[in-house]
Amino acid sequence: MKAMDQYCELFERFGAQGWWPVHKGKRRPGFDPVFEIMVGTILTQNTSWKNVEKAIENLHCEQVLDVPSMIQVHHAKLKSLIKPAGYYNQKAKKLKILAKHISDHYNSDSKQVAESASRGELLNIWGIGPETADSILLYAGNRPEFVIDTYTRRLCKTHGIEFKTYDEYKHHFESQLKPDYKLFNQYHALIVAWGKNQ
DNA sequence: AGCCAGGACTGAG
DNA sequence: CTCAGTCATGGC
Repeated sequence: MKAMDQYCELFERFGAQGWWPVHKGKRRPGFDPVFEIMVGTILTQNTSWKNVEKAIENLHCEQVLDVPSMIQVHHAKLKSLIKPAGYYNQKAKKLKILAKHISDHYNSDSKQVAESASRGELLNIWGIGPETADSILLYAGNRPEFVIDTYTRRLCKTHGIEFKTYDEYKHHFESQLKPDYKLFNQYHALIVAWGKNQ
């Protein structure tokens, strides 16, 4: 089955999904919408989005959703704020490391990272694997990197398609589609919608 | 009452 | 390099 046909079929069933970037009525001084997306991609690792929303809301209330604040906030406090998202020991560490990287190499300009960092650079940051790297590039940077997750593999399998590595799945989709970040954005979200519907 | 969610790292072998 | 074990909360 051709990828574009599958996309149309999924869109017909589930409609537009409204993933990132969306920020309605959340503007505080110093709020960094691009950094919030990056934070979301880490918090949602193997975790339901509903739990992540609670954690992000906590970070909003304490105004920790920008790079300098993330660096300054006490480690223990950060853990307590993100606790609803689970794995809070690991994830607090990941958020700190990511913020420090953006501070050290991009003068705390998260937008600059999302728009110009290479995939390999992100993969070298502790806590960022292939799916999180692609999610950051696609959803925070509006760059056409196709995101693969467990649902994607499951969906492929139902069509008799199976690969071994993440990059093979990624190539399977990217080789069939024009590099359109809006398309990749919707497609991945639609695959997740399909997965939840199973 | 389990099972699993919008994964990634670590340590064996 | 492959792969089980580990991390942790909340919803269903």
